[in-house]
Formats: sequence, C-alpha cells, structure tokens
Amino acid sequence: MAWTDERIEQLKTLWGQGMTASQIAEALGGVSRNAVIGKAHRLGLEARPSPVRANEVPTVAPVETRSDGPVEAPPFVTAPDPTPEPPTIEARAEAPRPAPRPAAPAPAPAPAAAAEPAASATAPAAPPQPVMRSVGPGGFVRQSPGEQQPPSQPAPPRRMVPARPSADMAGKTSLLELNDKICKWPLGHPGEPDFHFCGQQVNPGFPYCVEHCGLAYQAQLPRRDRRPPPPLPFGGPRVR
DNA sequence: CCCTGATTCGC
DNA sequence: GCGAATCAGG
Repeated sequence: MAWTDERIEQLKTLWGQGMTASQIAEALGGVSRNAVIGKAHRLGLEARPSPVRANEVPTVAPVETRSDGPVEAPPFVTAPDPTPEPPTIEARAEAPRPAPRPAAPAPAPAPAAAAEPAASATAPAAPPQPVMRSVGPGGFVRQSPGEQQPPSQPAPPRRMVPARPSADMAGKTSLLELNDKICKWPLGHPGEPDFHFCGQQVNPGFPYCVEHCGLAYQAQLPRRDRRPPPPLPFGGPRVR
C-alpha cells in the first residue's frame, strides 16, 4: 500500500502519540511494523526510546563491539558519536524525548465516568494517582507547580454531542475545509456519508481543539491495562 | 520465547 | 523511497 498524504499524516500523529510501530502498522493497515519504522525514519520523526541503541562506542576509534559471530568487521565506521562522554545528565535532558509517552486516543465518546467539574466542584477528594500526569507534547497541558490536577482523564466534555451542534449537520467540516486553525479530529469513518472533522478552533500549536487534545494526548498506561482494542481517531480502525 | 525500535541493503 | 531481513536490548 502506498504512503499517501493521509497515511503519512496518520503515521506522524500516531507516532507522535507514542504508539508503537506495531500498533501504528495495525491501525494503518496494509503495512508492516518495519514499514512503519522505516517510514518514520525517512520522515525524520523523533526517535523514541529504543532498546537497541544504548550501546555506544566510547572511543573515537571505530571499535567493533560485537564480540562473537562470524561477522566481518566493517572496513570503516562512519562518524562515531560526537558526544561520547556527556559528563552530566545534561545531554540526556537535551535529547528530544517525547517525555511522557502519550497514547491511545479514545475516540469513542464515553459519556459516563466523567465527573462534572463545573459548578462548585472542587478537586475531587484525592487524586489517587499523582504519577499519572500527562503533559502534552509541546506542553499542551501546562499547570502551575502549585495547582496541579491529574489531567490523565481527558477533560470531561461539557456534554456529549455527536459531532457539532445542529448547524453542522448542514455543513460538516469536510476534508477540504481543513486548515491549521480548526480541529482535525476525525469523526466517523472515511468514505462514509457522515464522515467529517470536528472543526472546532484548534488548541494553538496542535491539530486538534482542546477537547480532542485531551483525547489525543494521554498518559501511557501500562500495557497490561490497555486492552481496549485499537484506540484511534476516526472512530477506530475498520474491521475487515 | 515475546516485545520493542534501529539499521542495512536489495529492490 | 520502500520494506524485509536483520540486529540488539528489555
């Protein structure tokens, strides 16, 4: 399958959200995990913590670290690491690391569960999970050190709307109407009559409105705890 | 074994 | 540019 602009866009988004290559491959369909990784690299997407990379040649001289195997040593090695010995953590901190690995946007409207924060609602008794703090890439959920609430839970929608108020039934936001100022959160499935985009005003710097940013960028859950099937925009992947 | 991402290299 | 094969760590 070809890498259309749409698919590339999805790849970027999902990759940015911390989805694994396998998950992305499954979500996109028609591509392998390797294809996703390969494409991500060619796109220059940020590398993510990989198991295979800790190994580094400490000295300037090319040193073959592999100790066994009938592997012929390469005649030369290209550019040994320019920063071999960061004396401090500094270098690490600088590294482009998508700090929190957000993942799994939950497209399906989950009406219940959400508490109503409006009115006099103070912070619910005890946020039991201080650790789970999602900070959108780019710092989309900024909170003062003083007042911090666990934003892991996507902002509870004021109310559940299928897409947008009645007016939009007449004019849903179509692909052609997308621009960088309106939310590109897809609703429904491409190709179907009611497929359209959120169309709200974007959260500046993000492709989605604030509400959908809350869905798109969430703290990564332990893999055990996220079994809900493919968690994606566009109402979830098609079941073939 | 499983998983992961990175890299290589023939196409 | 693409992605299977391969590598290598968890």
